[in-house]
Amino acid sequence: MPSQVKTAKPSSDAHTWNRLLILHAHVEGKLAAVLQRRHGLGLSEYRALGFLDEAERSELRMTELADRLGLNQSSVTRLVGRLNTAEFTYRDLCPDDKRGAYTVLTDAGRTRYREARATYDATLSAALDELAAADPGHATIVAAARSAA
Amino acid sequence: MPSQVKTAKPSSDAHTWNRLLILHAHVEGKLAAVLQRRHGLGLSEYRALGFLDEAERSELRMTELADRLGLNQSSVTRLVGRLNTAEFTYRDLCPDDKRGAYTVLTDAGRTRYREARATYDATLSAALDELAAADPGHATIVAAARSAA
DNA sequence: ACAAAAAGCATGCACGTACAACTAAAGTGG
DNA sequence: CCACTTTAGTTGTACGTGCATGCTTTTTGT
Repeated sequence: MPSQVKTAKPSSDAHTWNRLLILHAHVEGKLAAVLQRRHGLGLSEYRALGFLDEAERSELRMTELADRLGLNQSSVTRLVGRLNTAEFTYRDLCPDDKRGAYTVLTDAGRTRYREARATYDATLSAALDELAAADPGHATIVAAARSAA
Repeated sequence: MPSQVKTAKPSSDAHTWNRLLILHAHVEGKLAAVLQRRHGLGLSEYRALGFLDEAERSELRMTELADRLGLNQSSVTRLVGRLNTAEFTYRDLCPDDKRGAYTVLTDAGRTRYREARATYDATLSAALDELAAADPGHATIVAAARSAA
């Protein structure tokens, strides 16, 4: 008789999602801390540089960045503002679309990114290892995430 | 010859982690939107109510909440402040430890939580279904997350 | 028993993000 | 062509969170 007792438990999905949230918070926290401390980069800044590095001609439009980062457009305006101030990127106007603005990676930006990437990758896999070892519940998710390459 | 070409790709872990970030952002975004719109609850507030509902005597200490929510302790002070103002919880002092403070769920809080939970659970599984259907890469993670119950 | 260290919580402050409103430049239909 | 709608991006504002700090109470070590 699976009915409602005094304190109903959350659905199974919800319960597992909570686990993923903990995992997410833990890993992102470590990544953010180490990137900030060792390279002076925020998480979104690091990732923005990464997307720019991958992109053709090392440039992307605001909307592109917003989509890939999963951020609001206005957030990206300010994010790119910070990157420009740090001279990791510069702003380039679109010739064919006068509304548009490209954000272009500078050499300094690329260099900083590649320095940081080693740290990032190492920290990430270490954090995943650690979580997988600490809790079999996490291990399942971690394993799946890793095999989803 | 797998050496470094002009634009090196991020590690496999990093690449897959990006996927999980997209998944996370997407799901959390939907949950946050629907909870705010239909129940006037933020995501952390909802989850705090949930943990309180599960807890013995429907009360938890600040640190407990912080741990379970994956939030900073000072964030929880303010979070609980909001809950108290809304009268979903009230503050109760610890008899045996004069430093401690319990946050106790009120009937109104429990009611609001249980109303919201239906919405939350439905939205969550819908969002997971949608993502799994849209992209097999996500599907792998979603399936694992779900089986990790 | 007492000084020193640690734990629990609150407060000041700064930062990153979201939302809404706005400007400007394209696209679209009559 | 000209109004209308849509798209790209920026700015004002508010909110939630983290970090550093401070205060009180408990624990620890000698």
